[in-house]
Amino acid sequence: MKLVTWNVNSIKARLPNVLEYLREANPDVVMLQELKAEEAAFPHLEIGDLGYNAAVLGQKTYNGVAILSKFPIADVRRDLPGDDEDEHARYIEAETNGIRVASIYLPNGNPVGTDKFSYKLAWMKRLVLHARELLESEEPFVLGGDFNVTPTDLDVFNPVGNAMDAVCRPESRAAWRELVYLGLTDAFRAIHPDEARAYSYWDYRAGSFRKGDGMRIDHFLLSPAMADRLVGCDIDKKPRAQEKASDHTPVWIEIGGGPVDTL
DNA sequence: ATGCCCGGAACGTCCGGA
Repeated sequence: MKLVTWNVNSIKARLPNVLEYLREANPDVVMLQELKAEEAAFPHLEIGDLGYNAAVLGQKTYNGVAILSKFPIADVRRDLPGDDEDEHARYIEAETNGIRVASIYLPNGNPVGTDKFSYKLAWMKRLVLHARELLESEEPFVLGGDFNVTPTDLDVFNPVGNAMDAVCRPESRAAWRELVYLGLTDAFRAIHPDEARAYSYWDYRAGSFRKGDGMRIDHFLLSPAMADRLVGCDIDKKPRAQEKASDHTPVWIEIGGGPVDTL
């Protein structure tokens, strides 16, 4: 089965691009981020017509995440545990086709040194705690989304120039490693250990996409059972080259097999 | 050293993005 994560930067502005991509790539499960819309404005009809069920957590103007699936969606949770005061629509999780999947829009955190950066780090700590719970449940799971972290300098076009960016800060990368060291697999790096200039985001400004100056901040993290089933992962740059593109492009994984009967 | 480009809300121009 094929799973995709894509920060669409407004589902309303991007609907034609999203529908075209779903038709062409035909993924089974899709994690969307930055809907920038309340659920009432989510295009349930158009996306349903393509054969997808949808679980949505919307918010006016900012954030917003969704899970689309060609399989039934069950057991939806619409918050990351650990802070009852947090109103941002950044986390949705559900079960589909025997897998627990989460669509994650991790806080950007800029500028560094403000409460936005501490919010990011606190959010990452909550994610580590929740991932630990998921691991203890032994249910196979996939965390997909815009993590707003470049795991290493290999994942950013200009590490020196971006050293003060919250997506490159050592504190952000340390929190990312804390997550990975729980026993999760960065799907892209498992398949492409040394590939340079492989990015999922390019700034709209300064001709960044034309120059290939981007960052890899959209990721799939896999539980051990899912990592065993990983057969492919890549970044699909085509949607970023379109008119009226999002500044992010889809990342996909291919998962082989199904639940294995060990008896 | 700063802004470049977008989308949203709104109709000024700012905020957020990364």
